[in-house]
Amino acid sequence: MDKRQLLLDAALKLFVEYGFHGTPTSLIAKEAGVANGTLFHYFKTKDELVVALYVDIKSRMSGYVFENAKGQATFKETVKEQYLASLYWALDNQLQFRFVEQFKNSPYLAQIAPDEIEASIKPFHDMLNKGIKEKIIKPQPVDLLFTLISSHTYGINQYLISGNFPKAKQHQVISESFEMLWAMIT
Amino acid sequence: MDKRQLLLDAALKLFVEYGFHGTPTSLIAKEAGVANGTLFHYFKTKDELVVALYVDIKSRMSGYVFENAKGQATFKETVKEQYLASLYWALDNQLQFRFVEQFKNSPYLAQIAPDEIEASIKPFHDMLNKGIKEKIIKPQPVDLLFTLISSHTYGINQYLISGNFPKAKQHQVISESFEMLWAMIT
DNA sequence: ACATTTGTTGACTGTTTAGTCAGTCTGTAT
DNA sequence: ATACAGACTGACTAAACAGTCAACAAATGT
Repeated sequence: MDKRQLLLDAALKLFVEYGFHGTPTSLIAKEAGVANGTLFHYFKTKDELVVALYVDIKSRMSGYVFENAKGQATFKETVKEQYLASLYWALDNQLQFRFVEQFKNSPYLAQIAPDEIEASIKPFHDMLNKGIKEKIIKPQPVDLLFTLISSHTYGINQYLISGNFPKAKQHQVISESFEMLWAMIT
Repeated sequence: MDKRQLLLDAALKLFVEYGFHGTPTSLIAKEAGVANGTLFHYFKTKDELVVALYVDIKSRMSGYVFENAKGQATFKETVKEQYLASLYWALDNQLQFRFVEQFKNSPYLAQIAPDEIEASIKPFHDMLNKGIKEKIIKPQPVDLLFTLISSHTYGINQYLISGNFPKAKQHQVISESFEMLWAMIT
């Protein structure tokens, strides 16, 4: 068992339940089943743990999305597969999703370097630019389009979580909402 | 000077900068220019202050939106005015907006009674239902539509804040994005 | 004038917290 | 076998914290 991972898992669960500052490091260590000091062996400070958890989750998520969305025939299919992959990932990783949203709306976000953020969204920007050049997507600024797609995805996920639908219904909502999104940006 | 309001103002500023738990009550009192104990005269606990601030901001915001959006001729104009009012309010009250987002994504949200949340969104639900009945809006579940509109609004606001555009450009983005939103839901 | 409530103060307290540290354990290389 | 490094421990500490309280001030009612 990798104790670093145990600590990250425990921190994720507790942060979502109690918030960053509402969760003592001692509780994280206890939940992970390791000694107090072990936490500070892997993470110099509590802040470092919070940021490391964010970075870790982000990389897993984009890994998943790109893994599932590569090799589509048409442009629309590529966009759709990325959209679907994002939502299925969020549904299967609700703790992670909620942590990321909490993090993004907290002062911690300032600890992520702007160019790191930029790098993580660059692939999407490039894809959208391609769509604009091919006259498939509305000629709007790419970061506007990206923001709209992101918040649309976020909204649908909120809806799916709060509604607690069966798998088939979830799939239907996701499919239909993609068509609504597509209608908006093309 | 109303010291309760001074405390709310100070808390808002500091919560956005340092987060809820990252802001000591002593600092809030100092920023407000009142004694430590005065904070606990108006708010029994720190949690109560956080929740009171949220309720206060929410009521100001919906007051503003409804004040500005009443008495429109057509259904589309009513929806549009509400959309515009929300965005202009958010632009003029960025601290409040950021606080609300931080609150909504934090465990504090659980302290707001579900029926209170429901009551606050009821007017919007009713309006959307009307639009569906009149066959103007897509026959989707109202809470799905509401979530989509909310997150769209959130996204546009994020874009406007990060871009730091002149007033004229802001207006243009808001107008154009409403048409995109309208295209999506009709 | 007096009484009573309501607002205000800041020193104080008991508890909680992030982070330290001296030392133990475990694996690996020589 | 021995040496060494890195993982790991949990008791400990110094600081920070939310909330209390006894005393005082201002306003309000009678």
